[in-house]
Order: sequence, then structure tokens, then C-alpha cells
Amino acid sequence: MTKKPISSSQRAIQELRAKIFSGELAAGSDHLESELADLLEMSRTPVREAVLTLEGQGLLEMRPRKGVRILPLSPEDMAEVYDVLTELESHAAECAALADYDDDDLSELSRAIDDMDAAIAEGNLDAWADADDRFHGELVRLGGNKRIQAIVGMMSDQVRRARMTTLFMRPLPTKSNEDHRMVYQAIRNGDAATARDTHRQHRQHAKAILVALLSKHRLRYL
Amino acid sequence: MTKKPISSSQRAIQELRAKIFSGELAAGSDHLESELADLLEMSRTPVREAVLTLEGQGLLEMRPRKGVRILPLSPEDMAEVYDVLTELESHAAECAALADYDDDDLSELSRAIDDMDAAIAEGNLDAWADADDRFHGELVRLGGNKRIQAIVGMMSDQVRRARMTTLFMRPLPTKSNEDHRMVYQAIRNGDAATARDTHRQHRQHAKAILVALLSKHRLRYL
DNA sequence: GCATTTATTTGCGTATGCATTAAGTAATGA
DNA sequence: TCATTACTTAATGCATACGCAAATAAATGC
Repeated sequence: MTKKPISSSQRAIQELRAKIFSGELAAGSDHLESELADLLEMSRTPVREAVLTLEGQGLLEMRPRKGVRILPLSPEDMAEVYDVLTELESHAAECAALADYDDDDLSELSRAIDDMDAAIAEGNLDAWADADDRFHGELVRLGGNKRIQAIVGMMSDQVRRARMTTLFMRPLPTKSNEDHRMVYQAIRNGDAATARDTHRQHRQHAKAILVALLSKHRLRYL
Repeated sequence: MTKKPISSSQRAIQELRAKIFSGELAAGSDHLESELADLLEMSRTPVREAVLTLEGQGLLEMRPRKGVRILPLSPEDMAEVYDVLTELESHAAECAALADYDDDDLSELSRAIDDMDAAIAEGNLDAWADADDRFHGELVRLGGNKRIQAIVGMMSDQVRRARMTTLFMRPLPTKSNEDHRMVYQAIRNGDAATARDTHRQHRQHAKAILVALLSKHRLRYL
């Protein structure tokens, strides 16, 4: 009925991603192509294709004869990722502010902010993280630059991975949503400079917190 | 003797890139996998792997049953590319200024600027383009963010492609090198704000020129 | 003559097997 | 004991083959 036959390559990409995010394939671990093929119950060919794609997205690395390495996330890596996000997202915020969107266009953004409030109120970290992702995704979408969307999408994957290991360590980000509302208002008002600068500060603050958490986490586990 | 056997996949990546840049594989054209395999005198497997990689780099697109499409470069695409470059490179310039580099560290950057001057003096467009690439590459390297280097590398490929079709149409960029020198000086002086803002303006100016040229070019050929 | 269905071709996705080559190991010599 | 080298092993890179699905051509009915 609603079954759509998905290609093995695509399935390999999806499942490998999921297993990396879930930690089933741990950061820093090595895996033979044949091992992954067994795991996914398919031949090496589609696995290799998926691995090639994921390598391009910075999730893993092919090391001939050494296996496929799931890339670890050092605090330094995360600092780099956040710097890219800071630059590209704040540019997106600026563009969005210049685009003269109306309330309807911004409804998704608004909803994400409300959802974050709700999630914070009930202390639901997962729901908060999900809404936060939606906010940032929608912001970049409104910016209108497809390449920025693609790049930010990849980098956000890395953030998600890092968040997975640190979410339980952090306080509820109650203040964070004030920033989101300010960015929203600036976009709504067409105030590009404020949108840009506010979002930049927001991201830099987030960077500092996450890098500190990751460093602490690393101290405990290495 | 000094011959190093290169893998077919890697060769496929290199040769396909070269053929795309040279225009032998024209922007917008479609090609069957088997056709490319014949062209490179190898089997479909390494070609597919190369195509996967190049797809991730935004040079082409796989469209099942339609063949591999070499992505065309619209003025809109180029505007997007330049916006990414503007944001990430000016961040790199800022970081470089903060890094307290000495003359020795900046020698490569300096050399590139001198080479551009020389190229302009003798009206050698190819040499100028080459030195310009080196300047931007070195700038980003000095910024120290590996991910930014990778992203900028990909986007620069797109710029190179566009430049190929428009280089003959443009005036010698005599003024451009003043910007380069200003950025250099700002980095040398540790003046992060100036480095950043100067480079931003430089890139935005370049964007305007190239987009205009591409639009004109498109009018002539479409 | 046009539309719809059927047949045919063609390109792609995947599996499989083999050749290559590098990592690891053992052995020999200093 | 250490270094050098030959050998073993095993993972990868690549070619090839096959089946399926989509696109195109042909054919039949209206």
C-alpha cells in the first residue's frame, strides 16, 4: 500500500546515520565495510556508496585497510562547527529580516519558539532539542540560500551528536529562548542588523557552553 | 620509478573535475555512467564512486535514468556561493588577525599579493587568477578552521568554473589588490574588525561584478 | 488519427568474485 | 636486542554480471 521501495544505498545512509547518532556506532570506533554490510544485511556495494556520502558530510572517514572510522567529536571540532554555524546562520537571519516576511511566513518559526517554552516549562529536554532544531532549520530556510541550508544541515548533525552526549549534563536553557524571540522580532521588523547581531551572540554563547561541557565530558571519559 | 599508482576512483575524481572545469563536460550537459566510464577507460564502479563524491561537492547531480548532470551555474547560484564565501572568509580574516602572526607566517599571503601585482602589470589574467586563488586559500588557512577551509575550497571551485566563462569579459582587477593589501595589513596589525570588514566588502564587490557578468553572459548564450 | 496498451530497450542498483596492496608477523642477520 | 626483509593474511578497489524498473517504441483498439 503505502510501502515505497527504498534503494539499499539510501537505506544504508539512513541507518548508518541513525546508528551514529544513537551511539550504536560509537564515535572513534572502526568498522570494516564487510562488517557494516553484515549489520545492514546487504552487500558491500551500497554500503560503500553510503560511506562515501557520509564521508562527504563529515560523519566518518574511510581509512584504507583500517576500516571506516566514525569521527570523534573533540571540543576543538565543535568550536569549528559552531563558528561556521554562527557565521552562516546570522547571515541567514540578516537575509530573512531583509525579506519582508509577514506573520504567516514566520508562523513556523514562532511555533518553534512556543514549543521550546512549553518544553522548558515541563522540563522535557528532548522536546526542547527538537524544537530548537526546528527553529534553527526554519531560520536558515527563511534566509533563502540553499547552500547555506545544506551546510548548516550538515553542521547541525554534528551538534546533534554532541548534544546527545551532553544533554543530560546541562541546565535547562531558559534564557536561550529570549534570544530566539529577539531574533524573531528583529526579522519581523525588518531590522537586519539586530537580527544578525543577536543571533551571532546567541550562537557564540551556545558554543561556549557546549565546548565547556564537552571538555568536561572528555575529562571524565578519557 | 617516481610513479605512484593512483586508484581509479581518485583518478576519476581528478579527471572528471578537470573536464568539468575545462568545459569538456559542459555545464548543464547529461552523461550516462557508462559513457563516463568509457571516456575514462575504466569500469562503472569507480566512476560511480567519483560521481558520488563530486555530487557531495556540488559539481554534478545524479538523476536516475537521466544520467549524470553537470550542474549549470546560474547567476543566482553564484550569488549564493559568494555569500557563503563572504561570511566564512571574513571570519577567517578576523581569526587570522587575532592569531598574532608574524611576517614569516604571512609570507605566503604577501607573495600572492605581489604576484597579483606582477600579473596585472603584464596583463596576465591566468596568472592573476592563480595568485588570487592562492591569496584566498592562504587567508582561510591562516584562519585555522578546517571545516571552513573545506567549505571554502568547494565554493571556490564553483567560482573558478564561473570565472572560466567570464574571465575574458572582465577588466583587469587593478583595484582589487588594494583590498588585499588592506586585509594583509589589518591581519599583520592584529586589527580583527578591519580585517573582517575589509574582506567582507571585497567579496561583496566581487560578487556584484561576477553576478553581473554571468547575467550578461547568459543573455548572450541562452 | 489519437489514445492506450504492450513490447522492447536501456540504464541503474546491487551482488559477487578476483586481484591488488598494505598491515602485521615471523624469520634471519648483524 | 634491534633492524631489515620476506611472507602471510585479509581488506579494499575494481570489474563484471544480472535483474528490475523506467523510458521509449510499436501496435492495437477506438
